[in-house]
This record gives sequence, structure tokens and C-alpha cells, in this order.
Amino acid sequence: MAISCGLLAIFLYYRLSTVDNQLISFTEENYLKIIYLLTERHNGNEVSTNQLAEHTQTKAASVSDMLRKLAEKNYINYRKYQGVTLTEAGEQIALSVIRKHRLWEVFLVEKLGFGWDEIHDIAEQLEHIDSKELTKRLDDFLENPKFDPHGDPIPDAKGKMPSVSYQKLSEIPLNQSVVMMGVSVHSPAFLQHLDKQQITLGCDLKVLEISDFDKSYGLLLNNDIRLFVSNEVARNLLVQVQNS
Amino acid sequence: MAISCGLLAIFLYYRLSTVDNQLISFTEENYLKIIYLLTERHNGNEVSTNQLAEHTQTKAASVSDMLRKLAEKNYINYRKYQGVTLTEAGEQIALSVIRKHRLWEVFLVEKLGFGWDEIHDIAEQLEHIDSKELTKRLDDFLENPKFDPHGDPIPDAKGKMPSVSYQKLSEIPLNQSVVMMGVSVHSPAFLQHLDKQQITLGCDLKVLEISDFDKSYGLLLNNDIRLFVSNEVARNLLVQVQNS
DNA sequence: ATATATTTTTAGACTAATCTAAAATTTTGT
DNA sequence: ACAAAATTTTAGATTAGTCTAAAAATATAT
Repeated sequence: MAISCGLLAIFLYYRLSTVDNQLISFTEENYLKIIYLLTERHNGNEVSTNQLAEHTQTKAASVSDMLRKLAEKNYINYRKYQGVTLTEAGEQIALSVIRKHRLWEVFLVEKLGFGWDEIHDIAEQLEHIDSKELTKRLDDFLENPKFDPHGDPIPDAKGKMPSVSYQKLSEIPLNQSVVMMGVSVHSPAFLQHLDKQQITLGCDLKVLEISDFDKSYGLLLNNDIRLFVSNEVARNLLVQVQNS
Repeated sequence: MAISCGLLAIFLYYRLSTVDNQLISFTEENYLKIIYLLTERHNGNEVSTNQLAEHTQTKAASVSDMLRKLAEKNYINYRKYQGVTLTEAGEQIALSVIRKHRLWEVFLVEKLGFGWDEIHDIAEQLEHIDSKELTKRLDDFLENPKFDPHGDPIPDAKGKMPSVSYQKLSEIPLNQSVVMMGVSVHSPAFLQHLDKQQITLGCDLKVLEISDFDKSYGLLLNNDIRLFVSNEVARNLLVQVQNS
């Protein structure tokens, strides 16, 4: 019986974001989020048009257009042909979207029982839901998690990202005990591959050897099980030395 | 670190709906939902262009355009100048959106502790999240509720709406004990007004008198408290005679 | 060091959804 | 029953976000 639905018309393109009350579309939020994540991955270096085209699944021409627009709105620092970084305003929006994405992922796994390989596409939708109060209550309902089901840190309500110091398993010396803390690839195929070998967040790992034959990693899992994983897998497992 | 975000670009305008795998936009979903609710309110009679313009908060000209489009896609029966009704296909989409809307409303109230006056706008956003699996798991998580926090029935996964037989309190004879089952207006102002008088879903009501002076209703609440509510309130309270 | 290859931007076009203004149709009131 | 009023549709324009093709800028390789 509830009818009052009008807002959604406007909402489709633009809505008054709860971040600083700026008008911002889903699409713009997405670009800012992707710029944030790629910048982080490149240690703060500028992100290129082609990289953005790849990750937004659009063409470079479309990206150029959008960058001009985001620069006009002062969400990004844009030097033509040189790539972009986020401004403070752009970063706050990106962090707000990432916060919502990761909180919803926790919800999907912890409350609804989804696997960590099933949640990405749903969280991609939920991350754009615009309600500060909802985000706050969801955060409390989930008991203020600091990490999502992939081990990624969740920014707080003020946009502060917990600092983490993960290393790739491939960079850990032989026989060093480490704890599995995250993954740097989120593809369902990769995550399911880990599931099959019972490699989960929080498990103990030790590299016993690197095979001369195929550079695969011989591991000891939870001080118990011996297994081999490919170099590719070892490079995408994020770990931390115990008690540090 | 999760980057794979591309789908959203396409998703913005169109996505493959889980209902029969048809391409459908947020906007189209909204029109279908509103047509369903208005048709229901008018006991199955056709809905007019102007009514739709009012409820979508657009102009009649925009509605005409959209109706042409929805008719082309066989979601509605459209006779120019005569109004519209939903086809079976259109009704299934509308029911799917309404199901999600009402399930999310239950979530917001039961799990996150929102008041029934605070949830409409958030549910308007959440109703468009597209994942059959999510809806199914949410439904189970909420223990398969049959009614939302306003007393509106929740269609099942197959699009079957529970039938309800509510009457307006204003149509109930004097001294007939009834149970409060729903509201026919969802405005925060109305819902907060009820809160202040402790009129909640499930409470017992009996009309003791209708004032000659201002046509207000003298009620007995929970066989205990006497209070007066306006005619306007009485017309928007949906009740049911006990044990029927 | 400069020609070639790659990347990025610009120009021009398209679609979805909206708008205003004007034309067409239906309804209403006497 | 028919003129006036109200409603609905059509015509033409606008904006966001995308595209392709071509031009401009930068990077690379001998």
C-alpha cells in the first residue's frame, strides 16, 4: 500500500550523498572507488585512463569524459595524459563506498551464511545504498568489524582506514610461521580453490620448500597438513608473522 | 583490494532481472510497482497517467513515454487515454520488487531497530537490489515473515500475495472489539502520531463513540485506555475482528 | 634521435529518462 | 448536445553516460 516512491526518479541519476551533501551518481561513486583501490595498489601513484577503462569495463574515451567531470567537481587531481589521484573530497567518498561494501560483505557472510566467493556482486550493489543511519546501525549490528571476509580493512565512519601490514606468502622466508590474513585477488575461482584446500582466514601457514620443478610452494597448514600451492596462489595470499 | 567492478556500468541503466531474465531498469521497476499498488488500491481498475505522474514525481508527458515503452515490452496493457493495468509479466516484476521492499523493511525494524516511520526511503533503495539468492536468504534470516512492519502482506518467492481482509476502523460498528492489523498511510507524520498514542500493530481497539462535535472516534485501547482519534486517523487504521 | 607504437583526448553520435509547449482526446456542466 | 475544462499524448529539447573514429600527446625501440 505504500506508494510514495517519487524520490527514486531523481535518485536514479543523482542523489544527495551523505558525504558532505554533494550530488553524486552511482557511476561517479564507482569511478572514485576504483581510483582509490588502484591508487592504493600502486602505492599512491597516479592511475591511468586505460587502467580505469579496464576496471570500469568501459572504453578509454568514456573514462576521459568522466575524468573531466570528476575534476570539475574537485573529486580528483587530473593532469591530462598523466593520470589521476583523488582529492581529499574524492577520497572521503571512495572510503564511504568501500566502508559500505565491506560492511555488507560481513553481513552477507556472518548473518546470511554466504560463502566469501559469492558476495562480491551483491556488495557492489549494496555499497551504493545511501543512508548514514543505516550504515551506522549495520556496523553496530555486526559488532563493528574491522575486517571484511576477505581480510580487507573496513574504514571507520570518519573515513579512517585501519592500517595493515600484510605480506605476500611468496615473500616469506622458508620455515617462518605466519597467519593467513587476506587475499589480493577476489575472484570466485581463486576463493573456491582456497576453500578446497581448507586455506581460510586465520589459518597457520609455513613454507617448507619451493619446488625446483615448477616453483610451487610446499606448505604446512595448521602445523598439520602438507600441501602444494602454485606460485600464483602464494603471491595472492596475504599473511602476517605471528605476534607482530 | 577488490577491484572487479565493471558490471555496475551496465547495471546503472539495465540489468538482467532475476524475474524471467528480462532486462529492466530501476525506473521501469518503479513504474510497475506503483502501477501494482495503485491498481490494488482502486480494486483492479485501470490507473491513469496523472496518478502515475503524481506518484513517480514526474510529469504526465514523461509517464506517457514510459507507458509506451512498458507496453512495447508487454509489461502493461495500455489503451491510450484510458489508463493501464499490468500484464502477468509486469505483475510478477512488481510483486518481486514489493517482496524485496517489505522484507527489507522487516530487516530494518526487527534486526536494526529502526522505527516503522524511518524505513520507507531506505527500503525504496534496497528493493532494487538484484539477487534471488540474497532475497531467499534474507527471507530465511527473518524467519519467513508474512507481513511487514506496517502490516502489509509480503508476496512469496513465487509472487503469490497473502490475501488479507482488513477493514477500516471507521467502518467498524460501535463496541466491536478488533485488532489493529495495518495502516493505509505510511507517512512518518502519521506513524509517529500513532506511536505517541501507543497505537501499535496488534493492539486491541474498540470504538466506544463517534463524537457529535467533530466526528472524532472515542476508542478503548487494549481494554484499558480511553482516547480520541480524528476521523482521518480512524479511516487509515486497518483492523480485523478477532478470531476470523 | 627520430620513426613507430601506444595511450589519451576530442568530436560527434546514441539511448534512457526526463522536461516544456502544443496538439489531441475525453470529460463535465449547463 | 455541445462548449469549456481537464487529461493525455506528441513533438522537440536536455542531461548522464556511453560508444566509435580520428586527432593529439607520450612512450618506445632501434
